[in-house]
Amino acid sequence: MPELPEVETTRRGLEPLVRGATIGSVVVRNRAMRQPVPRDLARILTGRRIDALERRGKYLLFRAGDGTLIVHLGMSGRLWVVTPGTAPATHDHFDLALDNGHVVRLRDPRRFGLVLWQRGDPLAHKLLRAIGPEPFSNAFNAEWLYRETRSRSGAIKNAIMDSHLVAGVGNIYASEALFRAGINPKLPARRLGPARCVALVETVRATLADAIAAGGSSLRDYVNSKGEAGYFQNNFSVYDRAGKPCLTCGTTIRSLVLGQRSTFYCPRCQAR
DNA sequence: CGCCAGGCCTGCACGC
DNA sequence: TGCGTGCAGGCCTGGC
Repeated sequence: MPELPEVETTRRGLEPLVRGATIGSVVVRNRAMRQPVPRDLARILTGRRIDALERRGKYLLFRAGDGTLIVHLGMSGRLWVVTPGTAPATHDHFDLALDNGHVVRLRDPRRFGLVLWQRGDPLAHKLLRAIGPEPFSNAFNAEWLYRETRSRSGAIKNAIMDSHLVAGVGNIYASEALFRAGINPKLPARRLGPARCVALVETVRATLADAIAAGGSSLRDYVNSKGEAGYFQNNFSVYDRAGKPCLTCGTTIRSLVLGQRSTFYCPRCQAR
């Protein structure tokens, strides 16, 4: 469910509740995530202080002394805070009980998410090492996008969803950013000129920033760390709007499949 | 019942 | 040969 804005919304909600707290106990109810949850995670975490909650791409990083608890929410994950004693529901796989009275709980029905422990620098972990620039960093710029797309014959939408090119852009925001830039999602990436690279960097950032400001998008049951729904889904220009009129020109929004993912665009505003 | 869903890794085929 | 790229498959459950 979560793309970068939803993960960032979660991080911002949780950070003040967990920073500086000490982990009192850990409950793992189901270790079978995308990778198995480490068997000795409770032993490792208990008694540790959470120094900071950071984000890299769609990964949440609980910095704790000489290591980091890495959490990825996959397709259906949600991380929020409950009060001690709150009965776990089905798919509540993981709890972190803090000494400040908060219990951080992970729910992930599809279990495409991850819970990992990394000693030392978390960015050295194999899964994080290869991730491309953060979309709001200077490293993600038009020159980078231009260079990185020269050898790619595949669709531009697939390119910007590649976490090695830019971190955090998922299926929804890829369609939205391309709409804002007036770029057809099927356009071969290598055919994107310098000017359109400038435009796309700008709209990727603006789309993600607007979604974060709205508290993320609430598709299905996505809620933030306080259980509140985001409302960016009300601001979608094209995502999930096939058959409806383009809000800019009135042309019927179309959908197609690119890279096995549903894609939405306006055939007039994004003619090429 | 079948189909679809917000992620992303792996393995394979292919071309330079 | 080695590397980058492109694609399919797989991991799971829930909702329509």
